[in-house]
Amino acid sequence: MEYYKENGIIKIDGVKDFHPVHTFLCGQCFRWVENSDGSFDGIAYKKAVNVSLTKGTLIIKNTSEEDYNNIWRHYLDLDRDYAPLKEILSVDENLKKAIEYGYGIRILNQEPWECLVSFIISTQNQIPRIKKIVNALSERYGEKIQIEDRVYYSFPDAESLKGINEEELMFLKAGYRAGYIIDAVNKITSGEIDLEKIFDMDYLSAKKELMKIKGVGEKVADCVLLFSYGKTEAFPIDVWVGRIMRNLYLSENASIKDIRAESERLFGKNAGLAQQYLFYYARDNSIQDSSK
DNA sequence: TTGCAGGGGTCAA
DNA sequence: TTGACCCCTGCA
Repeated sequence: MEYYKENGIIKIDGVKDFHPVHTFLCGQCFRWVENSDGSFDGIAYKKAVNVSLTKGTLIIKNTSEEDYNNIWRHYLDLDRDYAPLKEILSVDENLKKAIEYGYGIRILNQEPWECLVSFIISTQNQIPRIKKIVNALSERYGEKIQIEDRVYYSFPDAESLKGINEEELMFLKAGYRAGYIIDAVNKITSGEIDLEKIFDMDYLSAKKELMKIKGVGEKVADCVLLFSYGKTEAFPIDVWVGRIMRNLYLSENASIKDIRAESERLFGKNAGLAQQYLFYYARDNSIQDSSK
């Protein structure tokens, strides 16, 4: 997609398959806030930008051409054509409906470290509280960044958290997850796990590597692989996706393993994108357990 | 007001 | 395979 610059603002005309509400509120990220004018402020890669969509034109404020090319273009996944993917994923009426509902979802390419910690925090937790904890961590250890008079904080890298202990994280009120965060800090800063190397690993090896960190099980690992590493075959199975998969394709007592097998069969390499459409659809429409 | 259930799972036995 | 788990929120 071609961009141009107008009054210091990056613009891209004719943007398809992107809607800020779908992309930023579909649960893949925790660092975007909606303003009263419908635009979104977001923080990533130690920068803060303002993103909005007007009449098919994507508008990115508070950035430079350089940052657009080096960061946001990739972060927002703008070089991927979603039309053929949607076509492939329209395997039945259910998927068609879910895709139609969340038509503007794009899978972001987030920083692995932030994504990892955020999803460690997400376990047995709800989104408003996850955001609160991520923000508190950023406020304490990150760097101040601004969009006009709106103040935000970058997510602290692993190095700047080196050596912290559970007591120091008490203020987060993250509960048992504090220990998991510390384990992640230790394994990354010691070099035991190299987050950059995971880019070059195949899906299963990458998953195994991430799961060496305490608090990282299959679901969290899949989220990080999908939302940071571009491993599109990752299919995070949480309660919502479990519910809707059982409702639509399996029986109510299907195991996680059954669901995984079915998702691979139905969606293959694009399972991750299917997961986002299904998750967003299921959550917004409060899909219940079929047993209830 | 107090009490309880449950939350985008994971760990350990 | 199963229960416990920190802490917060929503709801009787």
